[in-house]
Amino acid sequence: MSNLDLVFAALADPTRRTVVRRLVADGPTSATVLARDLPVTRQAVVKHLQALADAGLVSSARDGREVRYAAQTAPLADAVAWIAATGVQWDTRLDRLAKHVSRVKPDR
Amino acid sequence: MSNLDLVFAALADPTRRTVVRRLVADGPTSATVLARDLPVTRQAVVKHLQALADAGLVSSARDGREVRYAAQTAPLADAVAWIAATGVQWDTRLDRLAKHVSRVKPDR
DNA sequence: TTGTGGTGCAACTATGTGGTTGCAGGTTGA
DNA sequence: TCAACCTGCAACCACATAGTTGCACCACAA
Repeated sequence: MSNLDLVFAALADPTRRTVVRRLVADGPTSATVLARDLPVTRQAVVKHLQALADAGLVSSARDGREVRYAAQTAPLADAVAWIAATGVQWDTRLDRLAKHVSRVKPDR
Repeated sequence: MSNLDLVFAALADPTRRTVVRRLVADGPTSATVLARDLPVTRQAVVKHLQALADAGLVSSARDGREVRYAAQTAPLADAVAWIAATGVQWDTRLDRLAKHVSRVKPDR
């Protein structure tokens, strides 16, 4: 699976988006603490964090008996880049269409 | 499932991203034609188009015995909006952190 | 009218995913 | 030392998804 696949797939889950937002807002946080405010078990949160880590959206660092997860925003830029490139092509097509129309039916 | 869930999930599949790109580049196209250049059957393409339609990323219109699918880019803006908002919070946090640091350890 | 090509529907399979529970093992502080 | 707490691993379940095949149906053109 390519990285873009993993990034979009990671963002497709509302729990994972919530986790990303919390990590961005609060800074490095452990899975146990994250799970306190979520309607799922710690184990489920760990799995979500693993999916986010696979996508490069979070990194983890051990601190004593805790593991703190931190948001990494770089992959978000890749996602935006794909969308932007698609949008650019879209605009280009509209532009070609506009040119075509103006050629077929020129201003008088 | 919220719309953002569906949009990100739709973009998580490389075949679906390819389809979106082709629809943007070539304009309205039928599932049969799309399937010609893809390594899967027409039925699989139809299912992908259905997923894209559920996310609002494509619309369909019947033309005689064909059904042409067209790209809709509005939901892409929603996706970018979520990412941008997350990024903004990220910057805000860095900003707060910078202020905090400068308060604790002011310039001399 | 009849063949051809496109669409739609249904059934089926295999695999992935989100979630759980249970338990073992390492860290910390009293 | 020992209890409390956090992490890690494994097994298991329910459901969704990506894909297939097979067949019926509709539109068009010779």
